[in-house]
Amino acid sequence: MTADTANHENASRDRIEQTILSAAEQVFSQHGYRGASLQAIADIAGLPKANILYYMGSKQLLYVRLLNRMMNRWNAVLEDITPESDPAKVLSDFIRTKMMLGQRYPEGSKLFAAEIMAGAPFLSNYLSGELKEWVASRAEIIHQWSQLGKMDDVDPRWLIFLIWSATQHYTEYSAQVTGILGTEVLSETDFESICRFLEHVILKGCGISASHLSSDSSV
Amino acid sequence: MTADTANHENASRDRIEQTILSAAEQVFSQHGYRGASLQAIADIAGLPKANILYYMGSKQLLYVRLLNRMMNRWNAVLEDITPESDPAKVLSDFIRTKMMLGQRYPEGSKLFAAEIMAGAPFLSNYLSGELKEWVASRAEIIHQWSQLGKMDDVDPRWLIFLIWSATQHYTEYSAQVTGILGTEVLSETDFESICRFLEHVILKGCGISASHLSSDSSV
DNA sequence: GATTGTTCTGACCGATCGGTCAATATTGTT
DNA sequence: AACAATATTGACCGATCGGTCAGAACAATC
Repeated sequence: MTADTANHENASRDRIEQTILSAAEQVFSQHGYRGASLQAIADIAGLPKANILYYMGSKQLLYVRLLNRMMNRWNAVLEDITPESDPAKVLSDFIRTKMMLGQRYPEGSKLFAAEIMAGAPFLSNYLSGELKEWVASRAEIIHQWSQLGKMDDVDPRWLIFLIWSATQHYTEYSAQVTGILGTEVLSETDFESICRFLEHVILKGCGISASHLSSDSSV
Repeated sequence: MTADTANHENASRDRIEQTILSAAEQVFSQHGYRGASLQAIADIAGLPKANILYYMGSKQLLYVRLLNRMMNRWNAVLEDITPESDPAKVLSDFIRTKMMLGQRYPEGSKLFAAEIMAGAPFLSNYLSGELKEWVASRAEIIHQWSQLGKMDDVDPRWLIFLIWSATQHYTEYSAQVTGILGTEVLSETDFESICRFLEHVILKGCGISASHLSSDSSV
């Protein structure tokens, strides 16, 4: 095998791997790591079970690969935040981005949630390492906002957790939400209504003036 | 077996059943229905596996029994709410009660969450029946509060979901929260700080005056 | 067309799954 | 003491689990 062989375009392999990853995301997100079976993944992917292992190596490797893929999707969030930023704009972007991520990758979000609920056996280092630093740096800037009088003096960590939880709810509890609303899926109208509600309550609740943003009465 | 034999006090049986239920709650909450094994439950309970089945009948019966037990614990919440109630008091009681329920029954809460994430196979009737009515009746009263000028005209359903999600977060994502905070468990101080933060943001965000409640600046 | 390397998969492995059952031990009643 | 009812559990069942492997099928190079 030459060096060229290693990184040459192999569209077929990529396509199959994506099929497997997609199928695995469905099964893992519904039943967690222990509850998922390679046979179920193979059935959804339309491949023999042995083929899953040929491409992914093992159940565990497949699982951590899914976790990493999901974590990369969250990297861009709240990247360019500074003490000079407008809290209203930053937080409402944060809320909308988080809502959209949940809508775009519902299985990935649930997969992550299941991992945390199981005690984060594969992610404990990430949580107390990278993610802890991520929160600490953002919390520091939010704290500066309050000292500059841009918002109330709330604990930034609780604020971050609030936005996380409030937005994640609509993907992880989608079965409960749709059951209560009496619809199959969340409509575009409901989605927009929820975004406006969360922006209204959280911004106003933190004493942030809505700046230039449209502040309808229909929240 | 006489009628008396059926309902006579059997403390031994009750004690064993509670041991099993408690062990099962741990395992199901961590790994979901599919991922939980009767052997793991038996090991934690300190009983042979066959004994679990003798008392509980089957894995499924044991599971639905746990679900029902958890649902009963939530029955008292927001019972005595009327259009004349004080929104500040009712909502802040709601927040605190919900936070305390999560602290008191962390395994039960996670069990419930896992069931919803799996698509609520055993609870779909409950969600679109009892719970839907529960939300509808409370939403109606909250709506009347807004019409009486007691609060902003927000969608009561989103408000209920917000309080649910924000409070549940600290039990279901406890591994993430403690990982980020760098502590083993949530301290009493943090717990109180979170309650005050949520009361502050949600009440203020909904345009509810804090009435008689203490409104510290240290939120 | 022969050779080589990669892809694919049916058959199989030991371990574990939920559940059954017969045999035994324990308890309650008279 | 004798009997009946209940409690307990090791042994076992077929099914499924994650994973291995030999060999068939396929593609690329010479």
